[in-house]
Amino acid sequence: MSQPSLNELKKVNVFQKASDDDLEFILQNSLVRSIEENSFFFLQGDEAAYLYILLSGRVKITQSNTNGQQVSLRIVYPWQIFGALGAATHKVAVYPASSQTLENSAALAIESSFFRTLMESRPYLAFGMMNLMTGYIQEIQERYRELALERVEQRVASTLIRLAGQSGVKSEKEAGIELIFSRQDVAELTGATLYTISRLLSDWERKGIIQSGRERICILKPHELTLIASNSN
Amino acid sequence: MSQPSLNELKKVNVFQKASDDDLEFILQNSLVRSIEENSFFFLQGDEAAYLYILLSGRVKITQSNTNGQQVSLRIVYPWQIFGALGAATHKVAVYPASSQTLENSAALAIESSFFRTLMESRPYLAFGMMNLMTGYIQEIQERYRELALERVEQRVASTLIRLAGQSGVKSEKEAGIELIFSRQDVAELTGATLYTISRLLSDWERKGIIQSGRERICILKPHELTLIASNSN
DNA sequence: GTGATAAATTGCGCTAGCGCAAAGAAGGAA
DNA sequence: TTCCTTCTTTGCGCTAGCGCAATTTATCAC
Repeated sequence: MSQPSLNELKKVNVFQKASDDDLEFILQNSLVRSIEENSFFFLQGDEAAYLYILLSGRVKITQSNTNGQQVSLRIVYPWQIFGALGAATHKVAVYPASSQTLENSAALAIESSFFRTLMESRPYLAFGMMNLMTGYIQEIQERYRELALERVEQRVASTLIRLAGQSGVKSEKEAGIELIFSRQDVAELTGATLYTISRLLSDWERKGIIQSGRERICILKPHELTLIASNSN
Repeated sequence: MSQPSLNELKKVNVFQKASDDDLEFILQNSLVRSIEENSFFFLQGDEAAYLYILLSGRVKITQSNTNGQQVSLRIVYPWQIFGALGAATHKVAVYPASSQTLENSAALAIESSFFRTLMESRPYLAFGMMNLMTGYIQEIQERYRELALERVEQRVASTLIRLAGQSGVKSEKEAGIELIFSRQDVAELTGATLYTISRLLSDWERKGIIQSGRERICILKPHELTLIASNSN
């Protein structure tokens, strides 16, 4: 995959107020990396030398414990930034999580130190980054609360709703919102097991709330999910 | 409580590189709020008009669900900033969490809009904020992973270790690290129930790992806790 | 089409941790 | 000292969800 155009780069939230000169400058200090499904842009613990902008494909940001079990922190879609924490701090940093592709993907890799330097003279960039981090903190805080207080059913419901909002494509035939995720993916996103997710989705399918297949969940009745997600008790 | 001195303000990480003029300017646009134990500086959902610097006391940042159950996101100690997310973004924002005092406390309240404006011409402030947010993201991500993957025992152990690092005071007589938290506080910090925490602490006390009392936990064998926290199993 | 591989389903037993209830400390106020 | 409030402990029963194992289904390469 080739370098993105300046106009494409403006789809990146943080770059919305960037001048063409700035974008050009950024492009000159970056490179495109294409990797295939299930491989990693970076691993938890690697030195955070680059920040990435996803150009195509899908990436999950995961964190593992010493046992090898893992959770997904979030899903990255094209024109979103990931691996940026290292650019925000002056210390030498390592990535606190890994980034694994869910499909063949390409990303623009920008040197962290370059970006950090650029931010010093470009307040709009620093504010963009703070904006990004703010949203991210809010999302993970909310998920943390859910994980601590809600049952699997509710967590899965609100995860599906969130995923639908982020990526959902109206399915042509089904008149539903189609999500491309395996049961394992959903398990990692909700803090549950593959088995529990499978049982739950089967149940919802029987009730006509969703329609599902291999690595595919089609939401037929979003409203029902909203109800389940907010079910007090 | 009266306004802090400039030297005191330099204990705030974000202000480390601030000039005396800047600090003076900040003080002029801020006010001191003193409130007693168990009351709130702000509530989840309030308009985020101020960011705070804790001057004395202790504050827990909590999030509640519609049922009224709550989790603690973190504990704030003097010279730490809280309620700052509203200052980082240009949108009108609301606090995503509440801030409740664990003791009688005082905090310096700085207008969010003032601080945001100041950041535009003071890169060191923006970088300080990004630094803060980065550390915060890393901590909550780690806790999220723990909550999803580890058992209560391990979560409590690593929570106590973390609290000890943040606040711990070498207890005179006991030759241990003393933490001032109720069972309920620990429960909210670990995503467990009061009952489970009580049982667990009783157990640890029998084993001589801790020594505990009313709203008080004294860590006698930190190393044992570290072992429990990292128990692969 | 056929075989191989990966994903999903489902039965089954188990247990970590919840949550009620009731009783027992530990302060604090007056 | 005594009362009152708040925090803590502990017994007990229960269940949500885990996790193994075995089977079924879908997809892909050839």
